[in-house]
Amino acid sequence: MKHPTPNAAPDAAPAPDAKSAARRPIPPQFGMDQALWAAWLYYEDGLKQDHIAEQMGISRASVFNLLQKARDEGIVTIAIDPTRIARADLALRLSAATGLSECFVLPAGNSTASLHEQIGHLGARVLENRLGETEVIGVAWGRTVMRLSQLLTPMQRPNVTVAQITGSSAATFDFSPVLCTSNIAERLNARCVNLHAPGVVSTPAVKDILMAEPSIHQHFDLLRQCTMTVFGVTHLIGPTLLVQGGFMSQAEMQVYIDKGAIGFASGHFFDIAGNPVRSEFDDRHITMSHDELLNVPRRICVGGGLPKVGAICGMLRNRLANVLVTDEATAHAVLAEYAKG
Amino acid sequence: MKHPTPNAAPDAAPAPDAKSAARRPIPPQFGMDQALWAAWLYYEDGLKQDHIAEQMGISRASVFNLLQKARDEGIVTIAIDPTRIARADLALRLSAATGLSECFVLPAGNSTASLHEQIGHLGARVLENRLGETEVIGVAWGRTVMRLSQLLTPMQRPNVTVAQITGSSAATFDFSPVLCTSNIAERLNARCVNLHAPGVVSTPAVKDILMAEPSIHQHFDLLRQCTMTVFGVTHLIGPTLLVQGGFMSQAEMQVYIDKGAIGFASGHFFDIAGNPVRSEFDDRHITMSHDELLNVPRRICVGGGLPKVGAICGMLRNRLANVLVTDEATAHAVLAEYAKG
DNA sequence: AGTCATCACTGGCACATGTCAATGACGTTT
DNA sequence: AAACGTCATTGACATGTGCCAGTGATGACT
Repeated sequence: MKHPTPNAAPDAAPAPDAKSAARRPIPPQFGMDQALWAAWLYYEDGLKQDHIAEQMGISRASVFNLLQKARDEGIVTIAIDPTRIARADLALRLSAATGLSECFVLPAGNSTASLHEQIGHLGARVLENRLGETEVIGVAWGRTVMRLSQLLTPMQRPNVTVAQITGSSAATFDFSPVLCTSNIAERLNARCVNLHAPGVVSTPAVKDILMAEPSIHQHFDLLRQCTMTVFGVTHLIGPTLLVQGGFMSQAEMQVYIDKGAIGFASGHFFDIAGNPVRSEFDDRHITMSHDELLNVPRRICVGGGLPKVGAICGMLRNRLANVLVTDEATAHAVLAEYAKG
Repeated sequence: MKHPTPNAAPDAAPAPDAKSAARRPIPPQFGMDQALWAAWLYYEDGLKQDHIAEQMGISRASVFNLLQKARDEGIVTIAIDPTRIARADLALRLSAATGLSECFVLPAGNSTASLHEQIGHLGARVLENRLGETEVIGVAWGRTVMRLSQLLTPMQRPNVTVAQITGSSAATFDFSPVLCTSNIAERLNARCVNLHAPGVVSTPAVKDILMAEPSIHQHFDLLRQCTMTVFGVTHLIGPTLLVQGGFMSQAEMQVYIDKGAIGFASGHFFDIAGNPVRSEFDDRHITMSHDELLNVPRRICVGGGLPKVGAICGMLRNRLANVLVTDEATAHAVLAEYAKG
């Protein structure tokens, strides 16, 4: 009889309601969200939920719900300064050895969550922290990137553009380029620009035709303005997702492997020494070019797991990333690999 | 026998310590601050303090202490998105009426804290949120600015410069220009540039000489690069702090009042219509010029209280501020004043 | 060497918070 | 118009947190 929004019209407003004692002595009509008010009183004024409930004329449980809503919606942000994590000496040593400009290493907690989950989590924090008012973010795809997108704190970034780096795969991943991109844009309340083209086409000629298409061409113009890219990294050993997911055939993959490729990231293959590995597949793959990628100032790679160590080393030597988010075990292994040669 | 830092050398390391059950199964040696680790597990992984204590091999109370340290030191930041507060319709209407680019209105809680305290608090949040990696912040002085400086969250901003807008007053305020400036710089871990000159000198000639002095000249060159200014606002009615604090004499003040001045902010007087009010005092006052101030992109004024309403209106019309942080009652009053004429 | 001050850590209690099933209002369907 | 589903809200209970005084270790001073 008091709560259902401040439109107190229905119940005779001036009615000297029985136990009205402390009932909304200040019917706030705050013009602002109740959750915001509660959050302010709780987090900034340090009041207890009891007091807030009393002041707002609602139950304490409702205050709790409002606070939770405030956290969920990003009205209140609880953030750990990721630069502190980078400072951890492991990260520092890794940066020094590889030439990364920044490196974030996940503490080796006993967390039960999957590695993708955990690295995506840390990656989300890093992305948020590195995010300016105005950005153009190029997004590739992958399981970790997908988790990252889901773990971003909702925020208002109307001047940020999130663009898809690579064509939409025909395959049905649950972490497709389209999903990764739109998820991130949604969380940031940013402009979402999908690439309305297949990821791989049948002949180079088709690629040429598509690339000449104004709408596609325009998209790649946008990509050249990227201020950051976000992507995962894949190794090629065993039954990889690239083949399993239907992104490419085993035969196509084998060509790269035969040429010495060890990994794949943001649309390009490379060997363990960091040299690009190319094949005719590249001429049919619709994605941002290698040179263009290297022109992006901040290139964030999220990924870890021991099988990926070789791929990560190759990618780092290839310079595709200058920011790496990974886990402790992988960081150690990469460091060892670099020490080796 | 376990806690005093991880240099576990003293107690025979391999000793099969009696109740060693869960004793630091992972003596982390994290290379990183324990507080950081605890904060990560608590705020990001959502573990309970009990679990964390177990994992880290310390008592729960210590975990609590670590978390508090993490909050105190700014490792963990809990922030309310101030843009939401700006969105509150009162703030919106005020922005629309006055031409402010942003406006933040303090919720009218029943807080017992002083108005300076509360507005300083909100101002601190606004400043933090608007702070880029690289800034030059010009700081004036006042009680509210002082509170703001004390309520800033500690953070690392090595590329920020905090510069004093106005000469150091001979008077002994507990909120002098020097203190306001150095406090803010300290909190931000930014470069602090004080103005080593008196605020008011005896004759215009002395001012001219000082202004020609290389070190002073250089300071004003720096001030011209300000990306934001932070200041309070004073009314001139009754025994004002300007006179009481010994900043200027009652006679000097009276000249301004006789000319119609109603307020004073960031070193300049103005009337209720927003016209600058000048006197010979200005020629002896060592401070950033009015024109230079108006060239600063973001000009944040913190202040409220009904006696200041006239002064705030004048200041807004004078354009000295384009961002205002105030309380609800004052906001209403200012809005009413604008509606009037 | 002995004494004292300081500091970090902890046990345990009082209190604050998180959770959940029950409640009642409202809108929708038959 | 009655029956139903949905949703926000709540009271009461189970946990988790905040705090303080007590303890032992360390280092400084006499």
